[in-house]
Amino acid sequence: VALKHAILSALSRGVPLNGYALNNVFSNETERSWHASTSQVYSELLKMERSGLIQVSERNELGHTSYEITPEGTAEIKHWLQLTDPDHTVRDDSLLRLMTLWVVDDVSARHLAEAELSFQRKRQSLLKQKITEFTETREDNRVWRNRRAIYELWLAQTNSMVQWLERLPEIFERPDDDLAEILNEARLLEGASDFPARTATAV
Amino acid sequence: VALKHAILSALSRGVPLNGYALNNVFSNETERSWHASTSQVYSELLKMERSGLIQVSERNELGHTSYEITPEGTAEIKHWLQLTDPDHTVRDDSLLRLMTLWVVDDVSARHLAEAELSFQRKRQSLLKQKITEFTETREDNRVWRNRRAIYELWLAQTNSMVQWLERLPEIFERPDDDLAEILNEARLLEGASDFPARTATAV
DNA sequence: ATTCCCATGTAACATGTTACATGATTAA
DNA sequence: TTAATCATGTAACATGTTACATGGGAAT
Repeated sequence: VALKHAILSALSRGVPLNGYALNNVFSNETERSWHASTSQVYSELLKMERSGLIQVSERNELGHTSYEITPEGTAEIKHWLQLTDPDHTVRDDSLLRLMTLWVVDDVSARHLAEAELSFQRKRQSLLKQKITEFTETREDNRVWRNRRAIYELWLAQTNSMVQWLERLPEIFERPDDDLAEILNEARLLEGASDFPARTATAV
Repeated sequence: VALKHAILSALSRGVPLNGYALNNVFSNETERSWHASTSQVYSELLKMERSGLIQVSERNELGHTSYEITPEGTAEIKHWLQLTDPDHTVRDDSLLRLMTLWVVDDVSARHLAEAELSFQRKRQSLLKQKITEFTETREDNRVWRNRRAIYELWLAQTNSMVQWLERLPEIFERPDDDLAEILNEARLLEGASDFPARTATAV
């Protein structure tokens, strides 16, 4: 619904970015919020400049152009956040595949699940690394805290995806036995936390 | 990349469906794999019929039309699963919003996070209900097992989203203290499972 | 009578992808 | 000198949204 808002979000941190840098943001595997293709970013930037949401902050002889957000852009992003409803619709190709695994035989299904598992494990380690790097800088402003929190969310979600994929063959192939039991246990565990509890040292 | 495959996936269960029923699948909040708008479904169905992936299984005087998958459709979905790579790109409006919360003041950010939290809690209870219903039928074939597993995944992901959102104000507002400590604790917890361990009764 | 759910579409528009084209700079 | 990375675009095409239009059947 809005590459526009993804770009404004990236530029609102205050650092001017060019199309190439923005493309890196939108094609990064660990960045799980917005994807866009290269050409779309450049044309969207031109459109946004014309409508006054962003402006050129620097342009060299080669046409390399950095953009920064304008007051209109800042107003637009606040308007979007505060006065429009989130769009919770999803198009998730890998999830659709996992839902459809039963149409192929067990061997194939297992291969496909393993391929997905290795992808998710790769993401898991990229995220861990990113969080470590992030923690080391310790800038501690609102932008930094927000991003650190988002990485924690992504990692938690990836962790549970990995766990699920590891258990998938078992769920799929188990003859006919204690399915109800398993589900009851799952319900009992739902109170367990992925995140650390508040420490006692807090004011 | 493919409403086509989402439709084939739904029809491959063997039960003929009409456009309206498919629209329910693609607009359901608990269904977290594919969204499509009403009109898109109808035009895609016409296109798919012309290309031979599906065929009309029943049509009444009012034009109400059910479709079923053809052998070509079954071949196509297997080809898609086994011979094309998953597309892991994402466009997630609510995640983008959560990444951008810092641009508004604390009070606003808290309101927005609470709105998202109540949405996720609603989904959480819908999913729990769905899983209970599903468990009660106990059909126990491949389709049923696959779907039950997917609902478990969705629930686990929703649970971790809820936990994260509950902790968000704390993460956001904590003065400047033990952030590194918190992250270390989080790393220690990563072995904890969202899913029940294999029971000892297994063969 | 009226409202809600069932059910299907068209047309104009907005958004996103793919293939192609270009060229500078940096490191091996 | 060759490959990788930085950097920007255009044009044709595919996909998806919004507003609009229509009408049957069931329940209040």
